[in-house]
Amino acid sequence: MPQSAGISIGYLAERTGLAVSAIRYYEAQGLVEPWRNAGGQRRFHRADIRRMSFIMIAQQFGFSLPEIRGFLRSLPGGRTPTKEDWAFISENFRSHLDQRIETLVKLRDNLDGCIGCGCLSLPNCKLYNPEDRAAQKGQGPRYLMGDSPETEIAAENDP
Amino acid sequence: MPQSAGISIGYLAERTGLAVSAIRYYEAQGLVEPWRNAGGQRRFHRADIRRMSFIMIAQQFGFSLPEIRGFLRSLPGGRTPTKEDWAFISENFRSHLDQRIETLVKLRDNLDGCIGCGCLSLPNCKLYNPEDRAAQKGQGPRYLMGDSPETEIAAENDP
DNA sequence: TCTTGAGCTAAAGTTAGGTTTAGGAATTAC
DNA sequence: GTAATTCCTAAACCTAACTTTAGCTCAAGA
Repeated sequence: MPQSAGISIGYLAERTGLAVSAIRYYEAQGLVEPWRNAGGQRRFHRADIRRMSFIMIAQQFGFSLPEIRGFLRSLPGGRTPTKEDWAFISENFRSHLDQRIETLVKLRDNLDGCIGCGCLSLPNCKLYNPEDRAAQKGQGPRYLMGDSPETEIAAENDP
Repeated sequence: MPQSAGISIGYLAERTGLAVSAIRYYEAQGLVEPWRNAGGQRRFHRADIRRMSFIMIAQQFGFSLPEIRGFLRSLPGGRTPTKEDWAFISENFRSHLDQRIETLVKLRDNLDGCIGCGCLSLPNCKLYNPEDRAAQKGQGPRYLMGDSPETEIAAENDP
């Protein structure tokens, strides 16, 4: 168990439960920046244990590695992050998180009003063309539940 | 625009906004089962427009194709799904969905008590070893925020 | 009819997020 | 001092969810 002069990748892996290969991958993705010792081996700050943990937690919330890299950019490069640094990053993280949950809840509520009730009255369906898909490669609106507004539901019942 | 005898893959693609290749892929994954016309081309039921839409919506909620296939299994094979069929499948879908949202909200609340407050008092952190990771390949508990319960935070402040 | 767009298959390529393998070099343990 | 770990890089491989490509056939319209 190394003390000063940084910790090894194996120890970091052991402490976080991550695979060594995953940590190297995170380095390649710019999520952590170890230095090298005389023999060329990676050395990490103890604070990177927390950093790795943050990555794992953010992933559970469904954030991509580039997004997480964005969050981590607000951490100081030169020194060990303080309480305040983490509080700041957490606030940022939390607001993205709230947004994500809100989107899911909104979608769920729309589902209730649409196929949730079994009515299948698509002209009023709120689920067609939701925000997410709206931003896609200029293909015009997508009528998600299968009907453009002017099409009547009856058409769907031919064999 | 074909009328009886089923619709073509191109028309289905146009109506749903999906790529033709995606629909073929869904067929390969068992999410839809078109028949073939005399010339060997795929023919879909009009009801498959709705089926495709359901797939797209479920994907927005983060369900995988195998999971979605599971939902769709409860739809009748031989006939056009009715109002009741969709209501049934939606209920099933909705309960999975609620569960997913609940998990996210729980995680968020834990985040508030952990890094959210900036206190970094990890011995009390509820985010270490959350349910999701607990089920992983028998590696023992993972202390997500970087500290096993008996380790004091001070250790992390060496350069 | 004939041409052109739509469809077909099989295989390869793509992105994300990694893991595995091969062949060495550095560290650690005894 | 030597043997066992650990670590190194580069490249290949993996899954999910598709897209692209190549070469060919089918179908629809002027």
